[in-house]
Amino acid sequence: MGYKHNKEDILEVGYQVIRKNGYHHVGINQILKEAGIPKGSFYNFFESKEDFAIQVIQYYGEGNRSWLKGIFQESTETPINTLKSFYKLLIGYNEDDNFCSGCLINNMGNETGRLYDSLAKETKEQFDHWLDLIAEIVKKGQEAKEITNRFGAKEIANYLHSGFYGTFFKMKVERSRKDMDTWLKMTFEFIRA
Amino acid sequence: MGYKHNKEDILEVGYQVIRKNGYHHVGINQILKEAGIPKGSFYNFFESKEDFAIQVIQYYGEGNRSWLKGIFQESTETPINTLKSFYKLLIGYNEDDNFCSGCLINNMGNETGRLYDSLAKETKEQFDHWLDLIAEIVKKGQEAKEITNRFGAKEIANYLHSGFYGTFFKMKVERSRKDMDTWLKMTFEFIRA
DNA sequence: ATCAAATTAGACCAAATGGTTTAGTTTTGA
DNA sequence: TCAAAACTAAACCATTTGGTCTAATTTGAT
Repeated sequence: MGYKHNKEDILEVGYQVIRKNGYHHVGINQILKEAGIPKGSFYNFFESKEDFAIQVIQYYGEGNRSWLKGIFQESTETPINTLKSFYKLLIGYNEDDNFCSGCLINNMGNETGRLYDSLAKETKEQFDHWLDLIAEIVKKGQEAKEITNRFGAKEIANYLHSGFYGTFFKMKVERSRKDMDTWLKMTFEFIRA
Repeated sequence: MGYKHNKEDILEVGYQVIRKNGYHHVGINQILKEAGIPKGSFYNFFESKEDFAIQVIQYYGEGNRSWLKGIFQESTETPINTLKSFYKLLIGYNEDDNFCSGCLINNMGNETGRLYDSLAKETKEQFDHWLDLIAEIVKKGQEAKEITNRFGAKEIANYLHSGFYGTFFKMKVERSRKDMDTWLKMTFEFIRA
C-alpha cells in the first residue's frame, strides 16, 4: 500500500511553487502546506531545502526530457518545422500560464546559479540533456538542407534554447507573448539554410 | 554640508548587493550593514524594501542609460561594429565579475516580474530606454547597409539585447564566457545585411 | 506475531525577516 | 536666532525562516 506521502507528489508541488515564485521567495512551510505534508515527512525525504531543490530540478529535467523525446519522435513535420512547432507550443504553454513562470531551469539558474554550486551543476546538467535532443533535430535539419551549416548543430541548439530563455524577461515584465512571437519569427529566419 | 548619509550611496550599495544575490535572498539588514547606515535612516529615505528596489532599478537604469549614450556617441567605428564592441565590452565586464551577477534588470525581471507589478513596470521602463538607444545604432547600421532590413530597428535591438540576456543563464551555471562569445559570433552573422 | 526500519506528526528552536517606534541630533530657511 | 523639517540611531516587534527533536504509527520482512 505504501505510506501516505511519496516523494514524487512533494516534488511536483515543489516544482510548481518554485517555478512560479522562485527559490528564495518560497519557504519550506509553504510547500508543506500546499503539499499537505508535515515537516517530519519532508525532512525524512530530503536533507535540506537545497537538497530538495536539487531533486526538484532533477525531477523536472528528466520529466521534460522524456516529454521532449516523445514530441520529437512523434512529429510528422520536417526538422525545422518540428522545432518551430515545439517553440510555438512552449509559447502557448506560457500564455496559458499567464506569462508568469517561465522555465524552472532558467529561473533557478539565474537566481541561484552563482550562489550554490550544487544547484548550478544540476541545472546545467539537465539543460545539457535537453540540448542533446534539440541538437539531434537541428542536425537532421542541416542534413535536409533546411538549416544553415555555418554553425554546428549543438551550437545552434544552444542558440535556440538560450535565445528562447532570453525572451522570458520581457514576457514576465510585459505579461505578453509579443516578444516571444517576434523572437520565433526572427530566429527561424536566421537559422534557415 | 548635508547629512551623514545620502540616498545615492545606499542605492549604489543596494544595487551591487541585489545584483549579485537577488532580491529575496537579500535582507534589508544586510544592505544596512554593508552601507553602514542604521535602519532609521533607511526608512527615512525609503518606504519599504519594495520601494527601495524600485529606486535601485531606476538608479541603475538611468546610470546605465547615460553610460550607453556616451559609448555610442564616442564610438568611431561603423554602426555594426559599435554594437559588436559594446557587447564584447559587456561580456568582458561579466568576466571581470567572475560571471556572477549578470544584469540587474534581467535578474529582477525574472525573479520578481510576476510577483510585484511595481518592479515589473520599472524594470520594463528602464529596459525600453536602453532599447531606444540601441535601436538608434541599429537604424544607422541599416541605413549604411550593414544590418539586415528584413526587420525593424527596434525589433533587432530587442532581439539583440534579449538574446544577450538569454546567455546569462549558461554564463552563471557554467561560470564561463564561452556561450556568450558564441552568441556574439552567431548573432552578428545573422543580423548582417 | 514480532521487530526493525521507514514514515508521520507537529511542537519546538534560534536566527533572521521586514518593519515600527521613540528619542535625540543636525540642518535649513525665515 | 530659533523652530520646523530632515535625518540619525538603535531598541524593539510580530512573523517567518530553515531545521531539529521526540514520540507515535505504519510498513514489510521474517
